[in-house]
Amino acid sequence: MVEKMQPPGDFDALRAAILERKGELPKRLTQVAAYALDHPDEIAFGTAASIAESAEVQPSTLVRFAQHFGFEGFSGLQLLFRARLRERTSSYEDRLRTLEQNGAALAESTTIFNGFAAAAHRSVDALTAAVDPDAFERSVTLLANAETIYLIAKRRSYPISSYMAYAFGKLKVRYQLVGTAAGIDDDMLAMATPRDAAFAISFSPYASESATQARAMAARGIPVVSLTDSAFSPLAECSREWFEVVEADHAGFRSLSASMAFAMALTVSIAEKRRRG
Amino acid sequence: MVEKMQPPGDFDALRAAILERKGELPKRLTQVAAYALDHPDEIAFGTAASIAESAEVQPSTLVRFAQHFGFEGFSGLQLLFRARLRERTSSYEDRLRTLEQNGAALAESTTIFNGFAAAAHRSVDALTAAVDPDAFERSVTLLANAETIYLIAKRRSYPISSYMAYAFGKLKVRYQLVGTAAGIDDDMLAMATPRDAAFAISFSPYASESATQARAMAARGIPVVSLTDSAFSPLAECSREWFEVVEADHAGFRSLSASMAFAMALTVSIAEKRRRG
DNA sequence: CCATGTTTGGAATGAACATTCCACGTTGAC
DNA sequence: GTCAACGTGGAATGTTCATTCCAAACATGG
Repeated sequence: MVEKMQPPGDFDALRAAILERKGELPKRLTQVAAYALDHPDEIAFGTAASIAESAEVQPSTLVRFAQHFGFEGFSGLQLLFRARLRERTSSYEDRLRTLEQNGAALAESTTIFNGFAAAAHRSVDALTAAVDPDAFERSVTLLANAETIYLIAKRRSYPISSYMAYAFGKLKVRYQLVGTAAGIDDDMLAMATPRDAAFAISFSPYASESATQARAMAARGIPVVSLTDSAFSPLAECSREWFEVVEADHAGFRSLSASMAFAMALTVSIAEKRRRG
Repeated sequence: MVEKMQPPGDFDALRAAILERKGELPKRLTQVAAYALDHPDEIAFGTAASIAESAEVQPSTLVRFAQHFGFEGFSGLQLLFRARLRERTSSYEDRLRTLEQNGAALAESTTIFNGFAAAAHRSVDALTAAVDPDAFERSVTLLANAETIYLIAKRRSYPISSYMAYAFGKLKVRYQLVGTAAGIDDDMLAMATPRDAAFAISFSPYASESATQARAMAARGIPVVSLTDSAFSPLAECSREWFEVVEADHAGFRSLSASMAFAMALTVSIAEKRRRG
């Protein structure tokens, strides 16, 4: 039986159609539907026979599946899976390589620029892989419940905390930025109570001050959440929750791209949690 | 004639082999080589006949080409082109979607986190597209020739300039960070001479102070390079060079991921240019 | 428990495919 | 100018492929 409905025009439409109708599909077709969405690359490259084998159905089932969604045959459906791969923007390295071989001799500044852009990309990739959603959620809850959030950061980490401070200000979340002027830091921290919380940031080489301050807070029963770049960071041991974000570097210099994204996500999540009560 | 050499193991090896031998290849094979490197996706998906047509050669030439590089036939070579697409990390949206449909109900904080990570990715993508390498190079030269670099930034831009300040300090580049304490800014700027230069950062809504200061510098013959998020920024008109970096946002909040990458590339490029004289 | 419609597995079919083969052209050496 | 070696185009070939078809298994409603 050939369906009269016309086939989805692109992969997203197909995906939507599959999800919408997956309840009313017979057993084997459901099996194909699941396989198709889980292994889109296999569908794109494989032959009906090879796909059928790994999906544990008959080739004819694949054809039937395609026809159920309005295609003339399996090949028509396969085109959508291929188009998806085609349109997917090429990887970073590929693009840079294209630039290089076209431009022949690039200025050094361009090389450096591309390097940092690529490093930023990799950092953000690593970020999503490294951050555990549950730990993140716990941290948000912890900080959202604090009366005042103390932001502890020095040197390389300071731009991050200063941006969080800016955002907290806009979001009407009470905070104290520690690390600005010399001397008064400890006085400010002395006012913190266990109803408050601290967010400490420190990357290697660790500013020992930050670690000392974080430890002092923890000792007084003030929960500490921290962002660092190593499990061996002195911050890790005194923190209720801690996150390891490794920024990819270019020529030894790190941009804070991933850390910034993390910081903003944390900041906004905290504000959102408070708003909802 | 069947070559005895063994075929490249991955796409990069093949690419290298093609580039290495492209000089000694006969006419039609050179044609195929060029087509293959320019349209790798076509090779991955097409059939020998379709590829032959768009490369304007005979299908048999494709087979010969593959054999020249040690493959048994065209199909063997095609496998490498397909593997390349397969291994290419999937796009960000794809991965997030996978996360979503697996995790079913995600905590709101996770959604926010993913949103910022995706936004950071997009921002960095846009960055490479938006920055003109020549303008970047000119800016580097301009700032590298300055005696002192004045960093002008307020509010949301301040974290960027403060990180540049940190890096400049490490790199032994003389700078003045403007925008820290209230009041003394204008006094500091008054000391600048045309042998210096300024780097101004301002995003909408623009801190009018920064624009005023940048204009004042420009009026006194001090070259200004600026980073902003719109061509209509007041900074653009008074700057010798200016860059437009649009940060993708998540729920109205922007992380500074792309700007940070840009800032670090600029900073390191300046230091590098100075080091080389 | 039967009748009817639907789903499924597997063989049959014909089209599309990569590959091979051979005759013709082109190039370069002697 | 002739010959040999190499490169090239296009038809021939045998294989692989998607598709179709049909009978058997399975559900579904009376």
